[in-house]
Amino acid sequence: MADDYNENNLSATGNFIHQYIQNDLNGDYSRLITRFPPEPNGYLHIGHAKSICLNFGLAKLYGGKTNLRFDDTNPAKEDEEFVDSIIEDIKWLGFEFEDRLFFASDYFDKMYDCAIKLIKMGKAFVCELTAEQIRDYRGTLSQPGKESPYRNRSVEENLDLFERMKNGEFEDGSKTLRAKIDMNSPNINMRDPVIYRIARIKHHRTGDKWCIYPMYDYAHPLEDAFEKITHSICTLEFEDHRPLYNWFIDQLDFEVKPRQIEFAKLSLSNTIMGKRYLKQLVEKGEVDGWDDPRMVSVSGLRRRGYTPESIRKFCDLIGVSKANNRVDIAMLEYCIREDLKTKSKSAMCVLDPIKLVITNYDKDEEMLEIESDNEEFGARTVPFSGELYIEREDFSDDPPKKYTRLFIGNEVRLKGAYFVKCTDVIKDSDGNIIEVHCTYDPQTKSGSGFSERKVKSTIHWVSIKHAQKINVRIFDYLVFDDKNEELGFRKNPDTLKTLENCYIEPGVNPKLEDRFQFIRNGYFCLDSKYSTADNLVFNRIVELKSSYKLN
RNA sequence: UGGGCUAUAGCCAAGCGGUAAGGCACAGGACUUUGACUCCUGCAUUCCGUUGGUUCGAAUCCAACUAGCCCAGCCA
Repeated sequence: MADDYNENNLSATGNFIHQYIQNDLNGDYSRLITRFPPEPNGYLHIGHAKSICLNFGLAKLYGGKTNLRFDDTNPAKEDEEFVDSIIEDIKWLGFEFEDRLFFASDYFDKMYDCAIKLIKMGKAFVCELTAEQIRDYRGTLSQPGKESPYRNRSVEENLDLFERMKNGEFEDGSKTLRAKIDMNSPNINMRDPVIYRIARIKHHRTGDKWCIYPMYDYAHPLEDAFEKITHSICTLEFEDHRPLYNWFIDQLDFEVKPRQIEFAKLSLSNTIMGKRYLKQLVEKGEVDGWDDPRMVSVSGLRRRGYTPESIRKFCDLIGVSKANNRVDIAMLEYCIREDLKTKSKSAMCVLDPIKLVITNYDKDEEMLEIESDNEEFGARTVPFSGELYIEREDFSDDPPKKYTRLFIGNEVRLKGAYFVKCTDVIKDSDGNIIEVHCTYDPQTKSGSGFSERKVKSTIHWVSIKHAQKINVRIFDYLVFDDKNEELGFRKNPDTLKTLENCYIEPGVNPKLEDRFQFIRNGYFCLDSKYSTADNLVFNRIVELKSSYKLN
């Protein structure tokens, strides 16, 4: 086992999986093959990322391999757009599948052959019950089912009928191929499950070649066996399917018998996560697309400014178990904060400007060297002048008790510049603050070593003459309207707020991937979808730690 | 009312018969050219879902309960 693998330290959790792997493989870990098998019917979200990190992480840890396999057995829901996006997202997350890219649809012929084999063994039959009848015959959770009248056809008849199903002689839905197992099983999945249905739907890869398509329960174990997957890791709701999974593997007698292992899927507090719901939001036009930064889709998180490292770190942190969970979204935010604090440049940006006039400043302007908060980025030069914008909340007309920022008579430091003392405030006829006046003390220049007196606060600023005007978009994760969960989603304008009167220090030159810490305002990322040369739009990735509250 | 699974702090989660790791969140303190960052401290004083039992010893083993999740698609 590779012990240099420390980024995703999976050995700390998910021990039940490690135990299976270690017992099954008997030390020969290079045999380990896992797989990530999405159905291409939507974009990936953070929950898929958990599965991706688990499967690829395990293979990396043990020196095995991971296949990417599209489980495209139901053309009614699937589309090429989704396979492209899924591939892009997996690569972006930092995982490599090299040439191990597969499609369930590539196995349709082999699966068909296996079905013939089952029929010949007397383990499958063509059923003519309608969907409703099948449901009736299936029984209920507490009552056994009854056998289909078509269950005991001869092998020859079944072979003939199945071939004619394949050849398109029967209408959609008129017949199915079913496994012959046990209608009395307490496990409903074992009550003669349908394994092929007739559906004349064009498949995004096989076109019109097939009019019968295999069902998941049949297809999945075969796909795993064909690829010699050793450990097929899926979510908890498939636990009941495991006996059926094993049944197909045993009947068809594959050389490598994959083991299905289940774990609890991710659930996140305070946001919408299910693919089904995200899809609905996209289709209803409630959001900007699959990459809307308010959503926890991988592409949404990417556009919001999350890094792949932060998502991997998150998947690491939350662990893997079989207990239903609801992870606090604060954990996700912690991960991106943690990652960005070492990677992002800082810049002063005033989101809600108010004018500050330094009445005794007699120069036109000067250039100041400002050390970056993150010393790796060194110092930058920022223009300073007698007319600045400061954050509206950094001045108080009526300061509350512990207020240490600007109010008449109080002195603060302008970050990287001078001490200023507030002398006056100008209001319009309605009493709105128009500008704040102050004087500065030249000997307090930053870096001068001045230490005769101290101030309690430092505030950020930009020079009005030099600042760049930008738009800033502030998001919340989309949340359910609790009262209205059935009908859809809260269309809450608060989840997206655009501030159009923000000013950032000049010299900040956001390129596509650039992420900044706007001093005291959190971490931001340029939204390349909406930014142009003269209209810079920043998305707020995450706020500073919640305990960082001013007021 | 059938079957499967789960239960350790506000949230994740280790623990596998020897006396409750870690992280998030939170609280307090130190530091600070932004109340951030960083650093310290505190956070299940044998109620580890409950109740019994086995044992010198139980979160770990046994029994019975309780609660929650999943399953009756020709979805995956």
